[in-house]
Amino acid sequence: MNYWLIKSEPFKYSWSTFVKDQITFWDGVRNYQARNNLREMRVGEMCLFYHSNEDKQVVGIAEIVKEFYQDPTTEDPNWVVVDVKPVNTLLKPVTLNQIKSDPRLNNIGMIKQPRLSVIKITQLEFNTILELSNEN
DNA sequence: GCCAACGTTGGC
DNA sequence: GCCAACGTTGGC
Repeated sequence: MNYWLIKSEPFKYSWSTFVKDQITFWDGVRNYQARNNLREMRVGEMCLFYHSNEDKQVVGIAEIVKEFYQDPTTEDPNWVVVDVKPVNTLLKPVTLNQIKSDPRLNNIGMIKQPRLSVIKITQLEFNTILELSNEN
């Protein structure tokens, strides 16, 4: 079982839009590493949903409901999407600062590779972020 | 196959 | 709005 962190710019596709939609395909990935991560995602695996740019915080939890298939927004067979649905809105969002300042999250992929939009994280990192969300 | 140039992303 | 980091492209 893998855990993931997916990033979106809130003005492009925000958590609240996602909650309204209930289900969406995660498109627009044009990076091979991120694409490879999409291909590894399995139904039932959990993702943290992170708002980049203005927000810079983890705002919710999503679940993979359909494994990768051809990106419907392009003919190029290199690119795939997965279907995700929202599971939970975090009581308190977890900010990038909190993530950076927690020693357990020193090695989280999103800090080492800030530009990657689909990142594999460990169960510990996943749980730690949920814990941070409850603590404040 | 290397590397410079360029584009994109995201934090500040 | 700037800039650093990084990925991609294209010329050699």
